[in-house]
Amino acid sequence: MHLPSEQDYIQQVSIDCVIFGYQETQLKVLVPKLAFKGDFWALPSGFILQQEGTDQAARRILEGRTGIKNIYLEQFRVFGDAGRTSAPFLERLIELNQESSREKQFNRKEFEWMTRRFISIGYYALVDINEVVPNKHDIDESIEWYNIKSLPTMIMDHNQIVEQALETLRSNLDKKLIAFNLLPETFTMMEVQQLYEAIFDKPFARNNFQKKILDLNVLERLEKKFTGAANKAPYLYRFLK
Amino acid sequence: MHLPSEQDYIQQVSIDCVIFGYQETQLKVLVPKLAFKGDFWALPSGFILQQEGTDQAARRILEGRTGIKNIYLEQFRVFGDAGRTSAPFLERLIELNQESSREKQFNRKEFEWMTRRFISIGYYALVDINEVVPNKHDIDESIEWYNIKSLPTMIMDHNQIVEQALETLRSNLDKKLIAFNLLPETFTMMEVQQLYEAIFDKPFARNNFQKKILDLNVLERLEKKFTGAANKAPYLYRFLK
DNA sequence: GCAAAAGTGTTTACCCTACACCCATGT
DNA sequence: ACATGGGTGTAGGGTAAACACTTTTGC
Repeated sequence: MHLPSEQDYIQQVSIDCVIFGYQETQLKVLVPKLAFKGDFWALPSGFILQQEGTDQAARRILEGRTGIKNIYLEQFRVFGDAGRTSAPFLERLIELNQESSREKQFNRKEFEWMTRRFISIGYYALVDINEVVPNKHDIDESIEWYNIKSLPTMIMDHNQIVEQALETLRSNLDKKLIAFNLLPETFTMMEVQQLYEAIFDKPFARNNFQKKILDLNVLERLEKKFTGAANKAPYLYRFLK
Repeated sequence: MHLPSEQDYIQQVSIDCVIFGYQETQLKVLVPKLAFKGDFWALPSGFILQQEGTDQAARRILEGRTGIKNIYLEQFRVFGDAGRTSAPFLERLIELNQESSREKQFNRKEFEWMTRRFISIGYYALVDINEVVPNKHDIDESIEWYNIKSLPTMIMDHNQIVEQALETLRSNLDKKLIAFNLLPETFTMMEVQQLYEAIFDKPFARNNFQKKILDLNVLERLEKKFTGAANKAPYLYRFLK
Protein backbone atom coordinates (compact mmCIF):
# COMPACT_ATOMS: atom_id res chain seq x y z
CA MET A 1 0.00 0.00 0.00
CA HIS A 2 1.22 3.42 -0.91
CA LEU A 3 1.46 5.37 2.30
CA PRO A 4 -0.25 8.66 1.58
CA SER A 5 1.74 11.07 3.67
CA GLU A 6 1.76 13.88 1.15
CA GLN A 7 -0.68 16.33 -0.30
CA ASP A 8 -1.90 13.97 -3.03
CA TYR A 9 -4.81 13.15 -0.78
CA ILE A 10 -7.39 15.14 1.08
CA GLN A 11 -6.20 15.32 4.64
CA GLN A 12 -8.06 13.67 7.49
CA VAL A 13 -10.79 12.20 5.34
CA SER A 14 -11.05 8.50 4.66
CA ILE A 15 -13.48 6.17 2.95
CA ASP A 16 -14.57 2.92 4.55
CA CYS A 17 -16.30 0.34 2.41
CA VAL A 18 -18.73 -2.36 3.38
CA ILE A 19 -18.72 -4.86 0.53
CA PHE A 20 -21.80 -7.08 0.60
CA GLY A 21 -21.92 -10.40 -1.15
CA TYR A 22 -24.32 -13.30 -1.08
CA GLN A 23 -23.67 -17.02 -1.21
CA GLU A 24 -25.42 -20.14 -0.01
CA THR A 25 -28.29 -18.34 1.71
CA GLN A 26 -25.87 -16.14 3.65
CA LEU A 27 -25.24 -12.42 3.42
CA LYS A 28 -21.52 -11.81 3.60
CA VAL A 29 -19.04 -8.97 3.99
CA LEU A 30 -15.56 -8.90 2.51
CA VAL A 31 -13.03 -8.13 5.25
CA PRO A 32 -9.23 -8.14 5.09
CA LYS A 33 -7.16 -9.24 8.04
CA LEU A 34 -3.93 -7.38 8.66
CA ALA A 35 -0.60 -9.16 8.44
CA PHE A 36 0.39 -8.34 12.00
CA LYS A 37 0.28 -10.16 15.25
CA GLY A 38 -2.84 -9.47 17.24
CA ASP A 39 -5.71 -10.44 14.92
CA PHE A 40 -6.67 -7.10 13.43
CA TRP A 41 -9.51 -6.96 10.96
CA ALA A 42 -10.28 -3.71 9.16
CA LEU A 43 -12.79 -2.76 6.49
CA PRO A 44 -11.37 -1.98 3.04
CA SER A 45 -10.60 1.69 3.14
CA GLY A 46 -8.58 4.41 1.54
CA PHE A 47 -8.22 8.08 0.90
CA ILE A 48 -9.44 10.60 -1.63
CA LEU A 49 -7.08 11.93 -4.25
CA GLN A 50 -7.21 15.66 -4.88
CA GLN A 51 -8.39 15.15 -8.42
CA GLU A 52 -11.08 12.54 -7.82
CA GLY A 53 -14.60 12.71 -6.41
CA THR A 54 -15.59 10.77 -3.33
CA ASP A 55 -17.60 8.31 -5.41
CA GLN A 56 -14.65 7.81 -7.72
CA ALA A 57 -12.39 7.21 -4.75
CA ALA A 58 -14.77 4.60 -3.41
CA ARG A 59 -14.87 2.98 -6.84
CA ARG A 60 -11.10 2.85 -6.98
CA ILE A 61 -10.86 1.30 -3.53
CA LEU A 62 -13.57 -1.21 -4.33
CA GLU A 63 -12.05 -2.17 -7.64
CA GLY A 64 -8.73 -2.68 -5.90
CA ARG A 65 -10.32 -5.23 -3.60
CA THR A 66 -12.81 -6.96 -5.86
CA GLY A 67 -11.48 -6.47 -9.37
CA ILE A 68 -14.92 -5.21 -10.43
CA LYS A 69 -15.12 -1.98 -12.39
CA ASN A 70 -18.82 -1.30 -12.61
CA ILE A 71 -19.69 -1.82 -9.01
CA TYR A 72 -22.93 -0.78 -7.36
CA LEU A 73 -22.15 1.52 -4.47
CA GLU A 74 -23.80 4.07 -2.32
CA GLN A 75 -22.64 6.51 0.26
CA PHE A 76 -24.62 6.00 3.45
CA ARG A 77 -23.17 8.00 6.34
CA VAL A 78 -20.31 10.10 7.65
CA PHE A 79 -18.52 9.04 10.80
CA GLY A 80 -17.02 12.18 12.22
CA ASP A 81 -16.76 12.00 15.98
CA ALA A 82 -14.09 14.22 17.49
CA GLY A 83 -12.18 11.33 19.00
CA ARG A 84 -12.29 9.20 15.90
CA THR A 85 -8.68 8.16 15.38
CA SER A 86 -6.79 4.99 14.72
CA ALA A 87 -4.15 5.89 17.31
CA PRO A 88 -5.23 3.38 19.98
CA PHE A 89 -5.37 0.61 17.40
CA LEU A 90 -1.99 1.51 15.92
CA GLU A 91 -0.35 1.69 19.32
CA ARG A 92 -1.67 -1.70 20.22
CA LEU A 93 -0.50 -3.05 16.88
CA ILE A 94 3.01 -1.71 17.38
CA GLU A 95 3.13 -2.96 20.92
CA LEU A 96 2.26 -6.46 19.83
CA ASN A 97 4.69 -6.38 16.91
CA GLN A 98 7.81 -4.89 18.43
CA GLU A 99 10.12 -7.73 17.54
CA SER A 100 8.75 -7.89 14.03
CA SER A 101 10.71 -6.36 11.22
CA ARG A 102 7.56 -4.80 9.88
CA GLU A 103 7.46 -2.17 12.55
CA LYS A 104 10.29 -0.36 10.84
CA GLN A 105 8.04 0.61 8.02
CA PHE A 106 6.37 3.10 10.32
CA ASN A 107 8.54 6.14 10.51
CA ARG A 108 7.61 8.95 12.80
CA LYS A 109 6.10 11.18 10.14
CA GLU A 110 3.94 8.51 8.66
CA PHE A 111 2.78 7.45 12.08
CA GLU A 112 1.85 11.00 12.94
CA TRP A 113 -0.12 11.29 9.72
CA MET A 114 -2.03 8.09 10.23
CA THR A 115 -2.96 8.71 13.83
CA ARG A 116 -4.63 12.03 13.29
CA ARG A 117 -8.33 12.34 13.71
CA PHE A 118 -10.13 11.09 10.57
CA ILE A 119 -13.57 11.76 9.21
CA SER A 120 -14.76 8.70 7.36
CA ILE A 121 -17.32 8.52 4.60
CA GLY A 122 -19.12 5.18 4.69
CA TYR A 123 -19.92 3.47 1.40
CA TYR A 124 -21.58 0.15 0.87
CA ALA A 125 -21.24 -1.93 -2.26
CA LEU A 126 -23.29 -4.81 -3.61
CA VAL A 127 -21.50 -7.38 -5.72
CA ASP A 128 -22.09 -10.70 -7.36
CA ILE A 129 -19.83 -12.77 -5.18
CA ASN A 130 -18.93 -15.03 -8.09
CA GLU A 131 -17.45 -12.14 -10.03
CA VAL A 132 -15.18 -11.08 -7.21
CA VAL A 133 -11.55 -12.09 -7.04
CA PRO A 134 -10.64 -10.89 -3.56
CA ASN A 135 -7.38 -9.03 -3.72
CA LYS A 136 -5.10 -9.21 -0.73
CA HIS A 137 -2.94 -6.13 -0.26
CA ASP A 138 0.67 -6.27 0.92
CA ILE A 139 -0.40 -5.23 4.34
CA ASP A 140 -2.98 -8.02 4.58
CA GLU A 141 -2.61 -11.52 5.87
CA SER A 142 -5.88 -12.52 4.23
CA ILE A 143 -9.08 -11.15 2.76
CA GLU A 144 -12.21 -13.19 3.22
CA TRP A 145 -15.98 -13.24 3.07
CA TYR A 146 -17.48 -13.34 6.55
CA ASN A 147 -21.04 -14.19 7.33
CA ILE A 148 -22.76 -10.99 8.47
CA LYS A 149 -23.94 -12.77 11.59
CA SER A 150 -20.47 -13.88 12.60
CA LEU A 151 -18.20 -11.01 11.70
CA PRO A 152 -14.90 -10.74 13.54
CA THR A 153 -14.41 -7.84 15.91
CA MET A 154 -12.84 -5.16 13.76
CA ILE A 155 -10.74 -2.13 14.58
CA MET A 156 -12.13 1.24 15.58
CA ASP A 157 -15.83 1.67 14.83
CA HIS A 158 -15.86 -0.67 11.85
CA ASN A 159 -18.42 -3.05 13.33
CA GLN A 160 -20.80 -0.15 13.85
CA ILE A 161 -20.16 0.99 10.30
CA VAL A 162 -21.32 -2.40 9.04
CA GLU A 163 -24.40 -2.15 11.25
CA GLN A 164 -25.28 1.20 9.73
CA ALA A 165 -24.64 -0.08 6.24
CA LEU A 166 -26.96 -3.03 6.77
CA GLU A 167 -29.65 -0.77 8.15
CA THR A 168 -29.41 1.48 5.11
CA LEU A 169 -29.38 -1.51 2.78
CA ARG A 170 -32.59 -2.80 4.33
CA SER A 171 -34.43 0.47 4.00
CA ASN A 172 -33.21 1.02 0.43
CA LEU A 173 -33.78 -2.49 -0.82
CA ASP A 174 -37.38 -2.13 -1.89
CA LYS A 175 -37.47 1.45 -3.01
CA LYS A 176 -34.29 1.29 -5.02
CA LEU A 177 -34.50 -2.21 -6.49
CA ILE A 178 -30.87 -2.97 -5.81
CA ALA A 179 -30.99 -6.50 -4.45
CA PHE A 180 -30.28 -7.99 -7.86
CA ASN A 181 -26.76 -6.61 -7.75
CA LEU A 182 -26.02 -9.36 -5.25
CA LEU A 183 -27.17 -12.12 -7.59
CA PRO A 184 -25.64 -13.60 -10.72
CA GLU A 185 -26.96 -12.73 -14.17
CA THR A 186 -29.73 -15.30 -13.93
CA PHE A 187 -31.37 -16.69 -10.84
CA THR A 188 -34.46 -18.46 -9.61
CA MET A 189 -37.22 -16.90 -7.56
CA MET A 190 -36.24 -19.01 -4.58
CA GLU A 191 -32.77 -17.51 -4.71
CA VAL A 192 -34.20 -14.01 -4.61
CA GLN A 193 -36.35 -14.96 -1.67
CA GLN A 194 -33.48 -16.51 0.24
CA LEU A 195 -31.43 -13.39 -0.43
CA TYR A 196 -34.18 -11.23 1.06
CA GLU A 197 -34.42 -13.57 4.00
CA ALA A 198 -30.68 -13.28 4.56
CA ILE A 199 -30.77 -9.50 4.42
CA PHE A 200 -33.81 -9.02 6.64
CA ASP A 201 -33.07 -12.03 8.79
CA LYS A 202 -36.68 -13.20 8.66
CA PRO A 203 -38.76 -15.59 6.53
CA PHE A 204 -41.07 -14.60 3.68
CA ALA A 205 -44.09 -16.49 2.35
CA ARG A 206 -43.15 -18.15 -0.91
CA ASN A 207 -46.16 -17.35 -3.10
CA ASN A 208 -46.67 -13.82 -1.83
CA PHE A 209 -43.01 -13.06 -2.20
CA GLN A 210 -43.08 -14.16 -5.82
CA LYS A 211 -46.10 -11.99 -6.50
CA LYS A 212 -44.50 -8.98 -4.88
CA ILE A 213 -41.27 -9.34 -6.82
CA LEU A 214 -42.94 -10.02 -10.16
CA ASP A 215 -45.24 -7.02 -9.64
CA LEU A 216 -42.16 -4.84 -9.68
CA ASN A 217 -41.98 -5.55 -13.40
CA VAL A 218 -38.23 -5.59 -13.49
CA LEU A 219 -37.68 -9.27 -14.15
CA GLU A 220 -37.64 -11.14 -17.41
CA ARG A 221 -38.64 -14.78 -17.25
CA LEU A 222 -36.30 -17.07 -19.12
CA GLU A 223 -36.25 -20.83 -19.71
CA LYS A 224 -36.53 -23.27 -16.88
CA LYS A 225 -33.59 -24.45 -14.88
CA PHE A 226 -33.25 -28.22 -14.78
CA THR A 227 -31.15 -29.17 -11.81
CA GLY A 228 -31.71 -32.90 -11.99
CA ALA A 229 -33.71 -32.82 -8.79
CA ALA A 230 -36.93 -34.76 -8.62
CA ASN A 231 -39.23 -31.76 -8.70
CA LYS A 232 -40.68 -29.13 -10.94
CA ALA A 233 -37.94 -27.09 -12.58
CA PRO A 234 -37.97 -23.43 -11.48
CA TYR A 235 -37.88 -20.63 -14.01
CA LEU A 236 -34.78 -18.56 -14.38
CA TYR A 237 -35.11 -14.79 -14.29
CA ARG A 238 -32.98 -11.93 -15.44
CA PHE A 239 -32.99 -8.41 -14.08
CA LEU A 240 -34.04 -5.90 -16.73
CA LYS A 241 -31.90 -2.79 -17.16
CA MET B 1 -16.12 35.81 10.25
CA HIS B 2 -12.88 34.28 11.39
CA LEU B 3 -11.03 33.24 8.29
CA PRO B 4 -9.84 29.74 8.97
CA SER B 5 -6.57 29.59 7.18
CA GLU B 6 -4.68 27.60 9.78
CA GLN B 7 -4.66 24.11 11.11
CA ASP B 8 -7.44 24.71 13.64
CA TYR B 9 -9.81 23.23 11.14
CA ILE B 10 -9.96 20.05 9.18
CA GLN B 11 -8.71 20.94 5.73
CA GLN B 12 -10.93 20.81 2.67
CA VAL B 13 -14.03 19.73 4.53
CA SER B 14 -16.99 22.03 5.05
CA ILE B 15 -20.47 21.77 6.45
CA ASP B 16 -23.46 23.22 4.64
CA CYS B 17 -26.72 23.64 6.52
CA VAL B 18 -30.25 23.71 5.22
CA ILE B 19 -32.33 25.32 7.97
CA PHE B 20 -36.01 24.57 7.52
CA GLY B 21 -38.71 26.67 9.13
CA TYR B 22 -42.46 26.87 8.71
CA GLN B 23 -44.76 29.87 8.71
CA GLU B 24 -48.13 30.74 7.20
CA THR B 25 -48.56 27.45 5.33
CA GLN B 26 -45.13 27.81 3.73
CA LEU B 27 -42.00 25.74 4.18
CA LYS B 28 -39.05 28.09 4.35
CA VAL B 29 -35.26 27.99 4.30
CA LEU B 30 -32.99 30.46 6.07
CA VAL B 31 -30.48 31.88 3.60
CA PRO B 32 -27.93 34.66 4.08
CA LYS B 33 -27.08 37.04 1.27
CA LEU B 34 -23.49 38.16 0.99
CA ALA B 35 -22.57 41.82 1.41
CA PHE B 36 -20.99 42.10 -2.03
CA LYS B 37 -22.14 43.36 -5.36
CA GLY B 38 -23.57 40.68 -7.56
CA ASP B 39 -26.40 39.16 -5.50
CA PHE B 40 -24.71 36.14 -3.98
CA TRP B 41 -26.75 33.87 -1.74
CA ALA B 42 -25.04 31.03 0.11
CA LEU B 43 -26.26 28.45 2.61
CA PRO B 44 -25.05 28.85 6.19
CA SER B 45 -21.81 26.92 6.32
CA GLY B 46 -18.60 26.51 8.19
CA PHE B 47 -15.72 24.25 9.01
CA ILE B 48 -14.90 21.55 11.51
CA LEU B 49 -12.55 22.26 14.37
CA GLN B 50 -9.96 19.62 15.12
CA GLN B 51 -11.43 18.96 18.53
CA GLU B 52 -15.10 18.80 17.61
CA GLY B 53 -17.25 16.16 15.93
CA THR B 54 -19.09 16.87 12.70
CA ASP B 55 -22.43 16.99 14.52
CA GLN B 56 -21.00 19.41 17.04
CA ALA B 57 -19.65 21.59 14.26
CA ALA B 58 -23.06 21.65 12.60
CA ARG B 59 -24.62 22.57 15.95
CA ARG B 60 -22.18 25.41 16.39
CA ILE B 61 -22.86 26.75 12.91
CA LEU B 62 -26.60 26.44 13.38
CA GLU B 63 -26.57 28.11 16.78
CA GLY B 64 -24.56 30.96 15.29
CA ARG B 65 -27.29 31.60 12.76
CA THR B 66 -30.44 30.86 14.73
CA GLY B 67 -29.50 31.40 18.36
CA ILE B 68 -30.99 28.01 19.19
CA LYS B 69 -28.95 25.59 21.26
CA ASN B 70 -30.98 22.40 21.20
CA ILE B 71 -31.61 22.24 17.52
CA TYR B 72 -32.88 19.20 15.64
CA LEU B 73 -30.41 18.31 12.94
CA GLU B 74 -29.46 15.43 10.76
CA GLN B 75 -26.65 14.71 8.38
CA PHE B 76 -28.07 13.72 5.00
CA ARG B 77 -25.38 13.55 2.34
CA VAL B 78 -21.80 14.26 1.36
CA PHE B 79 -21.11 16.41 -1.68
CA GLY B 80 -17.68 15.44 -2.85
CA ASP B 81 -17.31 15.87 -6.59
CA ALA B 82 -13.75 16.37 -7.78
CA GLY B 83 -14.45 19.78 -9.24
CA ARG B 84 -16.35 21.04 -6.24
CA THR B 85 -14.72 24.36 -5.46
CA SER B 86 -15.83 27.90 -4.78
CA ALA B 87 -13.17 29.29 -7.12
CA PRO B 88 -15.52 30.31 -9.96
CA PHE B 89 -17.87 31.98 -7.52
CA LEU B 90 -15.05 33.81 -5.74
CA GLU B 91 -13.52 34.99 -8.99
CA ARG B 92 -16.84 36.34 -10.12
CA LEU B 93 -17.30 38.02 -6.75
CA ILE B 94 -13.92 39.69 -6.93
CA GLU B 95 -14.46 40.73 -10.51
CA LEU B 96 -17.71 42.45 -9.60
CA ASN B 97 -16.24 44.08 -6.51
CA GLN B 98 -12.92 45.42 -7.74
CA GLU B 99 -13.58 49.01 -6.80
CA SER B 100 -14.89 48.01 -3.41
CA SER B 101 -12.64 48.31 -0.40
CA ARG B 102 -13.73 44.91 0.74
CA GLU B 103 -11.67 43.10 -1.83
CA LYS B 104 -8.57 43.92 0.15
CA GLN B 105 -9.61 41.54 2.85
CA PHE B 106 -8.69 38.70 0.56
CA ASN B 107 -5.00 38.23 0.69
CA ARG B 108 -3.37 35.74 -1.58
CA LYS B 109 -2.96 33.02 1.02
CA GLU B 110 -6.51 33.18 2.25
CA PHE B 111 -7.78 33.16 -1.29
CA GLU B 112 -5.73 30.09 -2.09
CA TRP B 113 -7.13 28.34 0.99
CA MET B 114 -10.73 29.11 0.18
CA THR B 115 -10.59 28.13 -3.46
CA ARG B 116 -9.34 24.63 -2.89
CA ARG B 117 -11.57 21.72 -3.59
CA PHE B 118 -13.95 21.15 -0.68
CA ILE B 119 -15.91 18.12 0.42
CA SER B 120 -19.10 19.27 2.04
CA ILE B 121 -21.21 17.42 4.57
CA GLY B 122 -24.86 18.38 4.21
CA TYR B 123 -26.94 18.83 7.35
CA TYR B 124 -30.54 19.85 7.60
CA ALA B 125 -32.13 21.40 10.66
CA LEU B 126 -35.75 21.79 11.70
CA VAL B 127 -36.63 24.79 13.84
CA ASP B 128 -39.62 26.56 15.28
CA ILE B 129 -39.40 29.69 13.20
CA ASN B 130 -40.71 31.80 16.08
CA GLU B 131 -37.77 30.87 18.26
CA VAL B 132 -35.20 31.89 15.69
CA VAL B 133 -33.47 35.25 15.80
CA PRO B 134 -31.65 35.22 12.46
CA ASN B 135 -28.09 36.30 12.98
CA LYS B 136 -26.42 38.21 10.17
CA HIS B 137 -22.66 37.72 10.01
CA ASP B 138 -20.24 40.52 9.15
CA ILE B 139 -19.90 39.14 5.68
CA ASP B 140 -23.67 39.15 5.11
CA GLU B 141 -25.89 41.85 3.72
CA SER B 142 -28.97 40.06 5.05
CA ILE B 143 -30.25 36.75 6.28
CA GLU B 144 -33.81 35.86 5.48
CA TRP B 145 -36.41 33.13 5.29
CA TYR B 146 -37.19 32.18 1.71
CA ASN B 147 -40.13 30.15 0.59
CA ILE B 148 -38.84 26.77 -0.55
CA LYS B 149 -40.67 27.21 -3.83
CA SER B 150 -39.05 30.55 -4.59
CA LEU B 151 -35.50 30.23 -3.38
CA PRO B 152 -32.93 32.54 -4.92
CA THR B 153 -30.26 31.02 -7.12
CA MET B 154 -27.44 30.28 -4.74
CA ILE B 155 -23.73 29.81 -5.25
CA MET B 156 -22.09 26.53 -6.22
CA ASP B 157 -24.33 23.50 -5.76
CA HIS B 158 -26.34 24.96 -2.90
CA ASN B 159 -29.68 24.75 -4.68
CA GLN B 160 -29.11 21.06 -5.28
CA ILE B 161 -28.15 20.64 -1.65
CA VAL B 162 -31.53 22.03 -0.64
CA GLU B 163 -33.22 19.67 -3.08
CA GLN B 164 -31.48 16.71 -1.50
CA ALA B 165 -32.30 17.92 1.99
CA LEU B 166 -35.99 18.24 1.14
CA GLU B 167 -36.01 14.79 -0.37
CA THR B 168 -34.47 13.34 2.78
CA LEU B 169 -36.86 15.29 4.98
CA ARG B 170 -39.81 13.86 3.10
CA SER B 171 -38.68 10.28 3.41
CA ASN B 172 -37.81 10.69 7.10
CA LEU B 173 -40.87 12.61 8.16
CA ASP B 174 -43.11 9.69 8.94
CA LYS B 175 -40.66 7.17 10.22
CA LYS B 176 -38.82 9.55 12.49
CA LEU B 177 -41.67 11.74 13.76
CA ILE B 178 -39.71 14.92 13.32
CA ALA B 179 -42.26 17.27 11.79
CA PHE B 180 -43.20 18.69 15.17
CA ASN B 181 -39.80 20.34 15.43
CA LEU B 182 -41.10 22.82 12.88
CA LEU B 183 -44.12 23.79 14.96
CA PRO B 184 -44.47 25.81 18.14
CA GLU B 185 -45.08 24.18 21.51
CA THR B 186 -48.82 23.91 20.89
CA PHE B 187 -50.64 23.72 17.58
CA THR B 188 -53.90 22.68 15.98
CA MET B 189 -54.40 19.65 13.80
CA MET B 190 -55.00 21.86 10.80
CA GLU B 191 -51.57 23.41 11.32
CA VAL B 192 -49.96 19.98 11.29
CA GLN B 193 -51.82 19.13 8.12
CA GLN B 194 -50.84 22.34 6.39
CA LEU B 195 -47.24 21.71 7.39
CA TYR B 196 -47.36 18.29 5.80
CA GLU B 197 -48.95 19.78 2.72
CA ALA B 198 -46.19 22.35 2.50
CA ILE B 199 -43.49 19.71 2.84
CA PHE B 200 -44.96 17.24 0.38
CA ASP B 201 -46.47 19.89 -1.85
CA LYS B 202 -49.75 18.01 -2.12
CA PRO B 203 -53.10 18.02 -0.30
CA PHE B 204 -54.19 15.55 2.38
CA ALA B 205 -57.74 14.54 3.32
CA ARG B 206 -58.66 16.25 6.57
CA ASN B 207 -60.30 13.42 8.49
CA ASN B 208 -57.92 10.71 7.37
CA PHE B 209 -54.97 12.89 8.15
CA GLN B 210 -56.22 13.50 11.67
CA LYS B 211 -56.73 9.80 12.21
CA LYS B 212 -53.26 8.97 10.95
CA ILE B 213 -51.55 11.55 13.15
CA LEU B 214 -53.53 10.72 16.28
CA ASP B 215 -52.85 7.02 15.75
CA LEU B 216 -49.18 7.80 16.19
CA ASN B 217 -49.95 8.33 19.88
CA VAL B 218 -47.43 11.10 20.26
CA LEU B 219 -49.82 14.00 20.74
CA GLU B 220 -51.49 15.22 23.88
CA ARG B 221 -54.82 16.96 23.43
CA LEU B 222 -55.11 20.22 25.34
CA GLU B 223 -57.88 22.78 25.71
CA LYS B 224 -59.58 24.28 22.71
CA LYS B 225 -58.28 27.28 20.88
CA PHE B 226 -60.82 30.09 20.54
CA THR B 227 -59.81 32.35 17.73
CA GLY B 228 -62.95 34.47 17.65
CA ALA B 229 -63.91 33.04 14.28
CA ALA B 230 -67.47 31.96 13.67
CA ASN B 231 -66.76 28.25 13.70
CA LYS B 232 -66.03 25.35 15.97
CA ALA B 233 -62.88 25.90 18.00
CA PRO B 234 -60.11 23.41 17.20
CA TYR B 235 -58.26 21.55 19.91
CA LEU B 236 -54.68 22.41 20.66
CA TYR B 237 -52.13 19.61 20.79
CA ARG B 238 -48.71 19.20 22.27
CA PHE B 239 -46.00 16.81 21.14
CA LEU B 240 -45.16 14.26 23.84
CA LYS B 241 -41.54 13.50 24.74
C1' DG C 1 -80.81 30.18 12.42
C1' DC C 2 -76.99 30.14 9.54
C1' DA C 3 -72.41 29.88 7.62
C1' DA C 4 -67.92 28.20 8.49
C1' DA C 5 -64.86 24.96 9.99
C1' DA C 6 -63.83 21.16 13.28
C1' DG C 7 -64.80 16.52 14.86
C1' DT C 8 -66.33 11.80 14.10
C1' DG C 9 -68.40 7.77 11.93
C1' DT C 10 -69.16 4.60 7.79
C1' DT C 11 -68.44 2.55 3.49
C1' DT C 12 -65.39 1.20 -0.12
C1' DA C 13 -61.39 -0.22 -2.27
C1' DC C 14 -57.03 -2.01 -2.16
C1' DC C 15 -53.16 -4.65 -0.55
C1' DC C 16 -50.89 -8.00 2.10
C1' DT C 17 -51.32 -12.52 4.22
C1' DA C 18 -52.65 -17.26 4.68
C1' DC C 19 -54.40 -21.22 2.96
C1' DA C 20 -55.21 -24.34 -0.70
C1' DC C 21 -54.51 -26.62 -4.81
C1' DC C 22 -52.34 -27.90 -9.10
C1' DC C 23 -48.26 -28.89 -11.98
C1' DA C 24 -43.78 -30.50 -13.49
C1' DT C 25 -39.81 -33.51 -12.66
C1' DG C 26 -36.79 -37.64 -11.76
C1' DT C 27 -36.55 -41.89 -9.28
C1' DA D 1 -46.93 -43.81 -9.12
C1' DC D 2 -45.07 -40.82 -5.95
C1' DA D 3 -42.35 -37.67 -3.39
C1' DT D 4 -40.47 -33.15 -3.89
C1' DG D 5 -40.59 -28.59 -4.70
C1' DG D 6 -42.39 -24.77 -7.99
C1' DG D 7 -46.36 -22.10 -9.80
C1' DT D 8 -50.88 -20.05 -9.23
C1' DG D 9 -55.61 -19.00 -7.50
C1' DT D 10 -58.72 -17.51 -3.86
C1' DA D 11 -60.65 -16.17 0.54
C1' DG D 12 -59.83 -13.33 4.85
C1' DG D 13 -58.18 -9.34 7.45
C1' DG D 14 -56.38 -5.01 8.05
C1' DT D 15 -55.28 -0.43 6.39
C1' DA D 16 -56.13 3.68 3.97
C1' DA D 17 -58.80 6.52 0.91
C1' DA D 18 -63.46 8.51 -0.12
C1' DC D 19 -67.86 9.88 1.39
C1' DA D 20 -71.17 11.43 4.70
C1' DC D 21 -72.88 13.38 8.77
C1' DT D 22 -72.77 15.86 13.32
C1' DT D 23 -71.04 19.50 16.42
C1' DT D 24 -69.45 23.92 17.81
C1' DT D 25 -68.81 28.84 17.31
C1' DG D 26 -69.94 33.88 16.41
C1' DC D 27 -72.85 36.83 13.97
